[in-house]
Amino acid sequence: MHPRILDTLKRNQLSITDSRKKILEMFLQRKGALAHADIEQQSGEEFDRVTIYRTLQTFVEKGIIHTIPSADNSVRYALCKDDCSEGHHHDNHVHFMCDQCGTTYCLDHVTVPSVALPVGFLVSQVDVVVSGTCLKCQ
Amino acid sequence: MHPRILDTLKRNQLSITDSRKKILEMFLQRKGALAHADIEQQSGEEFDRVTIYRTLQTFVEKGIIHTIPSADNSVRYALCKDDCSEGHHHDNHVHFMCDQCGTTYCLDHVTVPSVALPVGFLVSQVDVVVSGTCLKCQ
DNA sequence: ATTATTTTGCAACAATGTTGCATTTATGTA
DNA sequence: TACATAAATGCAACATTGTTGCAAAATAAT
Ligand SMILES: [Mn+2]
Ligand SMILES: [Mn+2]
Ligand SMILES: [Zn+2]
Ligand SMILES: [Zn+2]
Repeated sequence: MHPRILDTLKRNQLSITDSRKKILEMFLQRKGALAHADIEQQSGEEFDRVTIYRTLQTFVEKGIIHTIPSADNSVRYALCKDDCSEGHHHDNHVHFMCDQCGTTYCLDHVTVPSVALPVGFLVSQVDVVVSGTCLKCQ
Repeated sequence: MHPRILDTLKRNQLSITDSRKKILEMFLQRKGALAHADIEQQSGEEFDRVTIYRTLQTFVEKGIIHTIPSADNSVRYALCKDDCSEGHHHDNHVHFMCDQCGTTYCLDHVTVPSVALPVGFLVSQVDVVVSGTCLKCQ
């Protein structure tokens, strides 16, 4: 078991359960983003679908994972950096989705550029999603 | 009926049907973005759900509308500028989603900044979605 | 007007997401 | 460790969203 699992759950005052340990481990191992369907497949019949939905929701609320917007009606989730906290995400990095293999990357070191909006718009968050071909697929 | 409707459909070699005329009119009138659900509601029982799905898909393929990614599992659609063509979108403007009223704006005059990715990533499209509070909601 | 082509509506289905509630599991305390 | 309390899970039932095949209807071409 990945060493950070218990730590992360405790730090967020979440009870230690099989599903939370297993799902969190998936994120820690893969490093890339996961959709609900990925988790359901990988965990086989181990957990109920509903449990996966609730676990993902809890993790998002606690700032353990964040969502990545997409144009294909399938939200993906990825690990947050350690400094995200409950109700306070600040994963202001760029995301990349590969058109070929479908992999979604968190480009932690590419910060989102600042965009100047017309007066009257109050910005609270900027999401940048880049699509194209990833390293492995060329 | 909006003057551009017949023009747009003909230019894209689409047969003139009631659903296409009506749905295109919605986009021309509202100017903002529409989700599938919005169209279904606004058109009442006039068209079958399936027809709306297929019409939106056709319009996207022809470059009449474009999709706007979101993190809430509900893709929105908005009119393309006239210079989009079949399989060749270039709506490289920023989108804004209001947290309060839910309205999605195409900020046609705010172009997406260029992002420098690590070597190995081949960029084909950049989507910038800003969220916050819009003009009307402050 | 007639024919050929395209689009539509319907039905049936698949996938995705939500809620209430009884049961199980985890946690805190004695 | 055993017990009481609190929390999470699984299940069922349901709602919403999206897909596909095909016959009927509408549109376009001749
Ligand atoms: Mn990320
Ligand atoms: Mn737009
Ligand atoms: Zn790839
Ligand atoms: Zn607003």
